[in-house]
Amino acid sequence: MKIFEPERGESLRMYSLRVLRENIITTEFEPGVMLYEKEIATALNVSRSPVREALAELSQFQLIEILPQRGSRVALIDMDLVNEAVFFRTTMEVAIVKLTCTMASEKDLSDLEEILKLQEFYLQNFSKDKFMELDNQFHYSLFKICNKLQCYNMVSKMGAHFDRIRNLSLHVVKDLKLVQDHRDIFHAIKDRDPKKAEEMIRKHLSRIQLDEKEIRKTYPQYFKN
Amino acid sequence: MKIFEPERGESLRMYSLRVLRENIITTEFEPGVMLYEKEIATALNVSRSPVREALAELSQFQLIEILPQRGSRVALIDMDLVNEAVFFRTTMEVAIVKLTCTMASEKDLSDLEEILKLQEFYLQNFSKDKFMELDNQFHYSLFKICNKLQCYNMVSKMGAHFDRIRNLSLHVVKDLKLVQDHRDIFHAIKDRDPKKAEEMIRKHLSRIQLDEKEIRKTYPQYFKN
DNA sequence: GTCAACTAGTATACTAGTATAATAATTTTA
DNA sequence: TAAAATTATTATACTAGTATACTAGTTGAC
Repeated sequence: MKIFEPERGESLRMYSLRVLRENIITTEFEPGVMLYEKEIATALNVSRSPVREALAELSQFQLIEILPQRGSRVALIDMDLVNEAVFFRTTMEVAIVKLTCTMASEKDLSDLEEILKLQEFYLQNFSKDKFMELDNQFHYSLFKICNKLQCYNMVSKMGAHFDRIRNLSLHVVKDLKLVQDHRDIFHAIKDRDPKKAEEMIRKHLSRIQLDEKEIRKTYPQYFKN
Repeated sequence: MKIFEPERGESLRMYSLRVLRENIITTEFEPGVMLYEKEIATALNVSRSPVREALAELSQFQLIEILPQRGSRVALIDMDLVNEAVFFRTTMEVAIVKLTCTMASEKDLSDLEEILKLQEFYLQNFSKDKFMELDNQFHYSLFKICNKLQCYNMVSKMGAHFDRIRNLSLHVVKDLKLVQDHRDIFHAIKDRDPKKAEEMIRKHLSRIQLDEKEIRKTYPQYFKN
């Protein structure tokens, strides 16, 4: 189990949640293993309640399966659920990017371009963390422009399912392509061209590459069915 | 505060959640009022923890605002959020109903028709509760057919925002129209006609009638902005 | 041998008490 | 007098202990 320090001002509940989620999506906690409140609480040096609450939150999105009075199990990888998460994200982002074409102000456009430029900078400077942060920020901005942040939250939370299997994947998409996609999406929005924007965001999201077959061969016990 | 009995086999956490949600969406708990763990726990004859966990869950979807160390406030009606909920539901249901056109089996179609017939029966027999239950069941079935139940869960949870303001609305849609809409949607699915299905579900969902102006006049203090 | 009833073991679900932090009330100070 | 500092109040955030319920293993009836 990977343990971080609690951040300043962070509640123990949020701290527990952050640690658990991170351990799950990196498969540091292997799919299917049992987790016990007490053990985790001891490891994090907190009491059982914050851990319990964090587990309850994760179970809402089926990352954790709570067996009443018995313990919690890290959910097995359920490809139906992974596909549902992809469907969910695609459906929402397509709708959002179309809306963006009509709702984006000049300021919004220049903010987006700023993110793109920064991303290109960090791409050349091989700062993977910063690059990924900006990637998320680009998508976040699209929802923000349309005033649909609650939708963004849900997309993020469901995303954990494909984030987890993506971390096991062998073939990763070249970052260069992702930035180019963002540029294409940006230009479609700038041109107020919803058809093109939809096409581009679909192309972008279809790069979520999940090497299911290979992963199944190596870790068959990780899968639900 | 309206209090029900806990159902057999229901955890106290779920019980608290059910009671709180019901009181919020019926505006029995008025938008903006403070809620205190202790008071609610006493009223429900449970301890603070199950109530605390229920409040935490409701805060996830912004029905409750938690003020750290000070208490919880029933969220004011936020029309941006209500509109986001409508957008969210429409976006998802349009995508789902299109999928249904290709994915529904003969069995699925006959199950849907069964629901329609029951609904028509209860419409004539003026059983409002049963009617609404079947209304929900119809929409649930569409998600179920496509194997997208997690999406359904999210749509339901966000739906609380418009359910609440709808309960304050004066003009209610005639049930007869809703059943006819369901029939139209059903036929579009049966004909495997996604265009028509989209058109019909949009028409159906656009009936969500929110008399914002009149409600604002009577209860200006209920609104966020 | 099989199945049901019973028992032991264990981890949660819930209860209750304490520490902490946010706010309000009060006092101090300039 | 008004702003700053202090104190009091209060409700949560967290801790820790107990009751409950689930599982597995054993016993016993047939």
